[in-house]
Amino acid sequence: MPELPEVEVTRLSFAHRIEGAVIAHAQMGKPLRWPLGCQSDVLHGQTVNAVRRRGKYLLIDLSAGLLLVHLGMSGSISFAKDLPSPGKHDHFDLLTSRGTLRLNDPRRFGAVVFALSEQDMPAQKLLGHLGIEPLGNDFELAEFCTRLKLKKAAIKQVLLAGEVVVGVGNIYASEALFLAGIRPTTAASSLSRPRMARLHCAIRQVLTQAVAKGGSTLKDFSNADGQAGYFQLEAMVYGRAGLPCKVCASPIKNIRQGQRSTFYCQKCQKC
DNA sequence: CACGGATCCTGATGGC
DNA sequence: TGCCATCAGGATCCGT
Repeated sequence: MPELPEVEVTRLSFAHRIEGAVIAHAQMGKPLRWPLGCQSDVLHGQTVNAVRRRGKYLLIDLSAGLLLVHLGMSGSISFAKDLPSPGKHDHFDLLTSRGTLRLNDPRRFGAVVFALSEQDMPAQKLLGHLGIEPLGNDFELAEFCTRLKLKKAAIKQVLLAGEVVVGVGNIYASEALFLAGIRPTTAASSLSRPRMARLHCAIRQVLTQAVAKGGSTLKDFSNADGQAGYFQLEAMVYGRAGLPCKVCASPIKNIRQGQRSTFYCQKCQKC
């Protein structure tokens, strides 16, 4: 999936164009991860007020409720006036006065869910446990450290879980840990304060850069205009198993943590 | 109750 | 060419 940067780039690419649009209706394809949770006539006539992001969720504010959109592992969104009729992997179309918002998601781990408000179910169920926004003002070092101290699992898995900080996925977790010089297997709670501070900084840095570059780390990512991601921001460690570290030339290691691959440099990331 | 593992689904890739 | 195994950006649920 798109990690936070790709979701944010997607949001930026269509938010301003869809705001103010009036919804005609929604068309569903194959079932996604969760059901929409409302009848199509609930959406009819509603106005799109804004498009926000929380973690990897897009929140589409409507005049009476909101849509929570998640891209899962393989989802992407397009928004255009004239889209061709839905293809094999187009599973949600929102037809509006300004154009059609379409979710294409081959693996269908993504979802579109309606809720009456952010405090209501099912929004609360999806958003309630989420950690701090890494690019917002609330991402303070003290709070980050306090939360890490409570987690005894490996730091890589703590980052992925999203209960401390949201938006860091499998690629950027490896990248941030490399930048911070931290071994992915180290227990989160055992990190010293200075190392937590380096990680705090690294997370912000890696995500900010990725957003600025257009979410370029993803192979097949494209924003809502259909512009492809272009691998501008090259990974330091992700996907580079066996290749020389760009800093010290020692071969990059690839291990598995919780069924996900992790990449690190054993020399640059000693503990 | 915090953690590890299985799980949802489709497509791409590589070995034989 | 086909067949099979493995892997892929996520996050929930279930058992220990």
